Amino acid sequence: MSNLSSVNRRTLKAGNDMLSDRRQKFVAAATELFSNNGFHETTVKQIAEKAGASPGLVYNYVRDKEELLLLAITGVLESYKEEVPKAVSRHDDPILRFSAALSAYVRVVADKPKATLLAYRYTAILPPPMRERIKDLEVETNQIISDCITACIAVGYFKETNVDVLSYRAVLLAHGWALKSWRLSRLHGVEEYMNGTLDLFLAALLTSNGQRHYKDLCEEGATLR
Amino acid sequence: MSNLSSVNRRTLKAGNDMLSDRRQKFVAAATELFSNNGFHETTVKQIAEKAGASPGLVYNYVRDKEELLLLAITGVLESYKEEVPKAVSRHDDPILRFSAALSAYVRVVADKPKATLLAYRYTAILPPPMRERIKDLEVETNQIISDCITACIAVGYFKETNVDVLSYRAVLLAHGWALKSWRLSRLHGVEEYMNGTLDLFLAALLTSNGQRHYKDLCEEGATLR
DNA sequence: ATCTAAAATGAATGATTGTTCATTTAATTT
DNA sequence: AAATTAAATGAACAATCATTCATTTTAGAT
Repeated sequence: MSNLSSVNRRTLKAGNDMLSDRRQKFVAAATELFSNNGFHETTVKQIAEKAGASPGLVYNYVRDKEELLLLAITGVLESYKEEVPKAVSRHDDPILRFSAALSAYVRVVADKPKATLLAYRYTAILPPPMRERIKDLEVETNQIISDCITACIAVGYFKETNVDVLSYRAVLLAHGWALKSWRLSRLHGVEEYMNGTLDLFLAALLTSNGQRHYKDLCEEGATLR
Repeated sequence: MSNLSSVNRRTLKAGNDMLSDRRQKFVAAATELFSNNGFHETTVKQIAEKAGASPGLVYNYVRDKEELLLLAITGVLESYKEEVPKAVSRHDDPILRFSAALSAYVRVVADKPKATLLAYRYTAILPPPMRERIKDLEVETNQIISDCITACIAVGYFKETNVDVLSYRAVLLAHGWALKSWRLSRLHGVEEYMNGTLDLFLAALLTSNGQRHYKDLCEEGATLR
C-alpha cells in the first residue's frame, strides 16, 4: 500500500521527473473531460473510466480531484512555455523573433482551445498557493514575449511603449482565438487571425526605421511567421 | 397586491421581463456571490440569506439556480448594451464615436470586473438555448463597435480591414482588464490601459487623412475619451 | 373583524458524488 | 512455491445541496 500524494516511486528510469504513465493517463483523461464538460460536471468515476481504471485508484496517484485540475491547467501552460521559446530560438532578427513568438502562441491556442480555457474558467476555484503557481507560469511565458519586444525597441524597430502591458495585449488576443472561437472561426481561419493580429501590432509599433527593415524582410521572403 | 400575481406562484414563464423587487434582489445577491465565490460554490441558501429571504422563496421567482446564473450574466451584458450606445451617441465625429465606444466598454468592465468574468466562466454550463441568448447579446454590442469602425472607414479615416474581427479584438482587450486585472492593475491604471488600447488601434488604423483629422481633434481639445 | 389568497418559511427529501477502505488481484522476491 | 509487497477494485460512507411542500404569516378586500 502506498500513501503517496507525493511522487510515485515506480521505476524512475530516466532518473527523474518521469511521472508514472498511470498518473499521466488520469491527468489526460481529466483534462479532456474538464475541458469538454467542466470541472464540477465531471465525476471522478468518469475520469477513472476514461483512463481505464477504477475510481479508487485515482487517489493512489493524486491527492484529490482538485489536484487533477491543477495538473490539467499547468499542463497547458507548460506547453506554452515549451513551444514559444522553441519558436523564438529559430530566428535571429528581432522582428522575426517577435512574430514567431506570437505565432507559436496562437498555434498552441488553436491546437487545444478548450484546454486553454481551463485556466480562465477554473483558476479561481483553486486555493491561493496553487493560483500563484499558475500565475507565475503565465508570467514566465509572457516575459519571453516582453523580451522580444524589448529587443525590437532596443534596435530602433519598435517605438517606445510599456512593454509588459503590450505583451499582455498580445497574449490576450492570442487567447482570444479560444475565448471567442465560436464567433471568430466563422469570420476567419487561424492563419488569417494570426496575421491580422500581427499586422495590428506591427502597424502600431514599427518606427520608420523598422518599417524599412520589415519590408526588406518581406522581400527576401523570410519565413515570416 | 401584485402586478405579478398571475405569474408569481410556482411557475414563472421564461422570458418574462417583469421585474419584481424581490426577483431583482435575488439576482443581485446571486450575481455578487457567483462573482466572488463561483457558481457551484454558492448555495441557494446563501443567496436567499443575502437577499433577506428564505431558500424556498427563491423558487417563487425563478425556476432554478441556473436561471439565476443566466440572469446574472445577461445583467452584465445588458449594461454594456446600455452604456456603449449612450456614450457613442454623445458624439458626431466618427473617430470620437469609436473611442467613446471603446472607452465606455472599458469603463463598464472596470466597474464590475468580477461580474464581467461570469460570462467567461459560466456560459458553457448553461443549456444551449440560453447560451445562444448570451452570445446574441454579446454580438449585438459588438455590432455597435463594428458600426463605428465602418463609419471611420467610410469617411477615409481608417484603413480597410475586417471590421468584425477588429471589433472583437477591441472587445477582447477591453475584457482583458477584467481577465488579467491581477497583473495589469500593477502596471497601470484603467485610464492608462484604456488610452494605451485606443492608441494601439489608432496607430494601426488611421490613414494619413485620419491622422490629420485626429490631430485637429486633439488640438481643439475635444472630450476625446 | 372576517375571509381569502398570495407571500414566505424552513425542515424534510432525494439525488449526487468525492473519498475511503476492506478486500481481491497481480507482480516481485525469497 | 510460498511469501511479501504493491496495485487495483468498487461497494459503502458521509457530506452537500437543490428543490419541494405542508404550514404559517401577511395584507387586501368585504
